[in-house]
Amino acid sequence: MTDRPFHHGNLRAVLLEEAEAVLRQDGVDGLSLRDLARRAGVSHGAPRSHFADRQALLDALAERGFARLTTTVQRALAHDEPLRAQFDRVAHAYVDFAVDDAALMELMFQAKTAAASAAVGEAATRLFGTLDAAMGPADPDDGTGARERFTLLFAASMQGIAALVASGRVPRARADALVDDAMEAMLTSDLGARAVTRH
Amino acid sequence: MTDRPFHHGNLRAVLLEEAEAVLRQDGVDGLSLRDLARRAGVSHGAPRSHFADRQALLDALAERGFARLTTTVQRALAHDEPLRAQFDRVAHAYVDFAVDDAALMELMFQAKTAAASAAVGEAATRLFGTLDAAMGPADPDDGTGARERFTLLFAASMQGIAALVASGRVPRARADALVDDAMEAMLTSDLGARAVTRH
DNA sequence: ACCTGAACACCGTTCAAGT
DNA sequence: ACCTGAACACCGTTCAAGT
Repeated sequence: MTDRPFHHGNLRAVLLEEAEAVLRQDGVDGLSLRDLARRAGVSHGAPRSHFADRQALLDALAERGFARLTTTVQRALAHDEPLRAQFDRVAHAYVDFAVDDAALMELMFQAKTAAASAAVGEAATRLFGTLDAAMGPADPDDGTGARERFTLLFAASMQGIAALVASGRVPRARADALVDDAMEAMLTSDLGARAVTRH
Repeated sequence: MTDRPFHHGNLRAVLLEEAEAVLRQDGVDGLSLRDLARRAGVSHGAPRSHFADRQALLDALAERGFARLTTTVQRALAHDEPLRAQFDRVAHAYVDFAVDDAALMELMFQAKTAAASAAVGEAATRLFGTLDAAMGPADPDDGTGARERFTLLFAASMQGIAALVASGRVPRARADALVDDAMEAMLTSDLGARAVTRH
């Protein structure tokens, strides 16, 4: 009791870590500032020094989520493999992330969060940029925006598969096959051929 | 004040309608049983007679959402058009629904809701069944489950596009083109050719 | 069967005060 | 700069009581 210093020194980081654990277990509804303060052993007003309100904490969680997903995707791209294998790897990593951290993923792609925080928006942009880079250098002669359209299509497909699986509407066992079907359709399409310049 | 009958007579329906309006304006977080009771002019305990708890109301909203989306899709299919035009129509209707009622859509595809209510699950199954029927009679000789896989791919694509647009990560103006790209890729794929038997 | 109203525990947020 | 603790308004849920 008395040996705890007045200044926690680490409170912000501890709150975020505890919040991520709670998020995984009980979802966003289970997330309470007062409960987090209790877990960290500080008074209920203490979090206010690090997060203006509950939404600010949620924004910070979403931002960290985008950062973590981005490094996950980057790691998946770091393997020296044929292009198709890399796409598959990225797609599966993306879906796994979304299923394992479903509540966090919801937070990341909520209209409310998107509108509120610029930092979250930038973190999201970095993720999409990473996906874009996976396709190799852009073809400057293409006037149809094939590259950008393909990135969106890729992101949308994974997002949709992740949503259906995370929500339980599609069994997790079918996720991998669904990802493969989506990759096959996208990569063999005209748009895919025009967008992907790396071979 | 005194001319209001003791039995509201219509309370359940009124609560649901008010809830849908609040959902559209303020999202799930703005939804409070006490506030709904106030809007309906009843005491704060009254909703309990119709919904066991807050989650039960949310489940009922999700169920109604699936029902409404199903009829929307059915209406889109009722036009006498070439197959491709029908698919486009369904896809755009689906995405429009998801964008206009983003908060409701989140409710419909939340892990929590899916686990909780069987009625919601059945409503979701009816929606997927409607999508399936749009493809014409299934080919009994196909042993790869192409039909079911295509339905999932179709649903996942629309779900993903809707999620990206509703969250604001993709501007709404790009939604239509994105839907077209997705339709084109899916329908021209091998899987699409095997799954769709109606011509 | 449906609704009222008091009661309880919990929460987010504010703010003066402490270190 | 960071944290405490009281205060306030709000909420979900429970439940005895009324009609």
